[in-house]
Amino acid sequence: MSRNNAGLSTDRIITEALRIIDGQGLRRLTMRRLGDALEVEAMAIYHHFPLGKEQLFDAIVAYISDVFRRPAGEDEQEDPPGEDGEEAGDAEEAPDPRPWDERLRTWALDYRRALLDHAQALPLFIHRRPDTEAALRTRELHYAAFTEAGLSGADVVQAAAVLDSYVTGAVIHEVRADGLPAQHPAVPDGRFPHASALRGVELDPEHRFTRGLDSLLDSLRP
Amino acid sequence: MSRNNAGLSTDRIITEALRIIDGQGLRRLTMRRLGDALEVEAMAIYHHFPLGKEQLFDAIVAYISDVFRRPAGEDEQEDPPGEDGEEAGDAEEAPDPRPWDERLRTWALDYRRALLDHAQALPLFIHRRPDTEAALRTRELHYAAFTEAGLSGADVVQAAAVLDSYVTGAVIHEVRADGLPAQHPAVPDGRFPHASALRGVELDPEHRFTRGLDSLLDSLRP
DNA sequence: ACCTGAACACCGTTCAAGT
DNA sequence: ACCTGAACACCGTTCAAGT
Repeated sequence: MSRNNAGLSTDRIITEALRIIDGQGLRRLTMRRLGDALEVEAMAIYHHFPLGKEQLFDAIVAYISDVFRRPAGEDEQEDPPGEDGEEAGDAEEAPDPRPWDERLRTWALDYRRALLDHAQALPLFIHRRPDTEAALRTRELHYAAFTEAGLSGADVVQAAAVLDSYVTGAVIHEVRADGLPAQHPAVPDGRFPHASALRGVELDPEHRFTRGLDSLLDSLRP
Repeated sequence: MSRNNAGLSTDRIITEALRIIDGQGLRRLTMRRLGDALEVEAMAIYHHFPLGKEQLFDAIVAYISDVFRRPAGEDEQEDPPGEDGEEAGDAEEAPDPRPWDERLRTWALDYRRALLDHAQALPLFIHRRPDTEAALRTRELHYAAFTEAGLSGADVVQAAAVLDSYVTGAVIHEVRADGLPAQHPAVPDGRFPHASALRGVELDPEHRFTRGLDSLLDSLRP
């Protein structure tokens, strides 16, 4: 009856936790419910995340942020740093041949999609540092692109910060507009002539996003 | 001993809740602790926020978002809608005579400051609609400014969305960079030449913010 | 190594009761 | 109207124990 190896793994725990978050909301992710979903006692999770829920949250943010995740099935283990730079089967990453702005556009759309797909997890991002390896790959992509664009030094860092800010902010702007209105939403009246006149003007969110992105990339050119 | 009027008010509750959030973090704001801080039983709070903690969170977000809050002491009561448009003492708002871009710059800096001052409360913003009266005032300010800049129709709405996205995102970018690093932060190595080369390049956050803001406002001009 | 079961110190919220 | 006190159904996490 009582199995003592339920095939639990950090990956399975993260995936299941994310399913609960996406389906029921962040507040309904509890260790006990997660245990139920994994068909395991809640306390079993602590064997894989000894630091508890906070560590699980860290892993969830890292998981979502890893937009360029390799397909499931590959090993997630960190391999010990070897003298030789290459591991067998660890294929050399083919450099993206497209111009810098197209690469950034693709990244922005992919990242936006990843955040929107897990919008319920967004509150977890705010107070977690982006110092995972996935974040590092993103930074490298940004810096390489803006360097190719003709920027250098602090201007590159600045441009990357603006781009990242825009994408994050645009997703939040989009998410905040969804959801059910407050019990007594304020409605524009005569005191707010511009807001009244433009009430109901709505653009397709993705179109709005890419338009804003384009004008922003233009402004970041040297 | 047992008083039955402790002078509780929504404003006092919100202020005290915010003090706990700012000082100890969002997760440590509990009804019981908040009751203690107010020198009242936790259940007394429910008399002022019948819908419980979620309603309190709504009020906290509205409070922080109200950057142009009138000084404390004035009545917060909603007065019944009167036939006459003006109340005695409800001074007509003097229109800001400065050009549109300066008005937007001031707004952006004020809003950034308000968010940074209560960074611990930021997770509460993500899933709450900006349909308070304070949000409406902000929208009016944005729309009026971008109209004055020469935009019209959907372009105005688009520009306001981009501006709001940037400010929110920039604050989050700034907040995420603070805080203590993860237990095993990823460090750029040979695989990330640009990230390695630009490591340690840091700009003053406010300067970075205004620089990004300026280039963004430039790009939003017609 | 991996999981269970009981226990502890908390939570948010309801409800009847006090003044 | 405004607040209290007890109670209920949960939480996260610990610890010793099982296999």
